[in-house]
Amino acid sequence: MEKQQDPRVLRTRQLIRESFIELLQSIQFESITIKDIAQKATINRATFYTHYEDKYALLDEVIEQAFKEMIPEQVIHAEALTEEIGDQIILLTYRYIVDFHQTCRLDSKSIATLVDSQIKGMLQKTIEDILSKEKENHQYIEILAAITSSAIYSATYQWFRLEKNSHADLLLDIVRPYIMRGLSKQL
Amino acid sequence: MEKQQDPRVLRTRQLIRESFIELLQSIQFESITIKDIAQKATINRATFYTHYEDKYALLDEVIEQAFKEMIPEQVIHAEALTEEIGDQIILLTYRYIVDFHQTCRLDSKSIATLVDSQIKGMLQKTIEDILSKEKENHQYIEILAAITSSAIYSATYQWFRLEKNSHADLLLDIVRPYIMRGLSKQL
DNA sequence: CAGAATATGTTGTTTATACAACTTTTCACT
DNA sequence: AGTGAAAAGTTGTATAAACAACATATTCTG
Repeated sequence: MEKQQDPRVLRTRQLIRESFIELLQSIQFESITIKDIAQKATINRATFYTHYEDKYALLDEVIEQAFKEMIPEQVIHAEALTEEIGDQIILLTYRYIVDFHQTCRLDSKSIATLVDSQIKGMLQKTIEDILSKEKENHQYIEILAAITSSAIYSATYQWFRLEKNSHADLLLDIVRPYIMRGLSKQL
Repeated sequence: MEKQQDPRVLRTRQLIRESFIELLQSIQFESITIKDIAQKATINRATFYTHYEDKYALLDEVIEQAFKEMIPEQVIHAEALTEEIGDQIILLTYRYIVDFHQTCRLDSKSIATLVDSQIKGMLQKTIEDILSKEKENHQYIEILAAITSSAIYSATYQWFRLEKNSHADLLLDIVRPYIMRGLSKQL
């Protein structure tokens, strides 16, 4: 699973990611150049290209890493999608969106769309993992996970856009029953 | 004067110095191993030896760099050792000693001795540079610089050991007339 | 005191990065 | 539209760093 790597590679990639994240705090994504990143990371510009195809690939990795680090242990090891686990996933999504928009200057909607779809993908993967432990029947799990994750994400994103300041309890009360009912065997 | 370097070298040396300084905050110098430094700097232990002969050489460089960065511009460009410049040098010495003992855990006296002699050397060099701009006669400058620098250092160090908390104004009032009279042509 | 463990240095080889010197792409501008 | 400047990529070569393997030295411990 874990591939051991040359420490130089790990360090260089880490430097690139850190520099990129720092740049994102003050410069819009579209305005960041590879030269900027390379300079800040004290690496040669050509070296950047041995690690990332372009800055979009770098953004992908940064988003993915940040999201993965925010997933609570309980969710990772969850054996079933209980109400509690559901709540945690919803809150995770909410915290991620808030964090992301707090620390990054996203300009064009195209970038926001990239980020969106990636988070949705990770959510889906997370939920799929849990459901496949819970359910014997593997047939519809992908579909259930897709529905559930997009439901959670879209609701949370709306919540973020409309009511930035309010507590998330109400969000939970809206989304939780929605997805729990959807996943229940009754339907 | 300034030699341009491979950025990898600069970065590695920087990493080593930073790691070493951080380690010094919590671990006594004698207890720090090359392995510790290499690990913290995320470099290979063998790489350490391509840059520094041992940890004493590293300590030397760190001390020298820190001291140089603390020298005020006015002192660097001083054309004569006036009372004002003298005061600045005394205060510089005091600040350096305080800083150094605040951030580093020095254990054995042998280390303190190393540090002492190096600071004295740098002080001497600084004063010699100023005096050689001021005086036509170059004959005794080295000796005057040696006397003056060691006077300043020893007085300041005593002051630091005995009256850590008190303001340095009194120190100035003691040392300034001492060295100014010593350097005056009257004697 | 012996010997086990740990730290210090050293060396030959492999590999990642630096760099210069390109070509191609993008984009501002009058 | 067309030109010049800046950015994006690419490639060959030189070198710093990684690493393993080794020898020696130091420190710890029963």
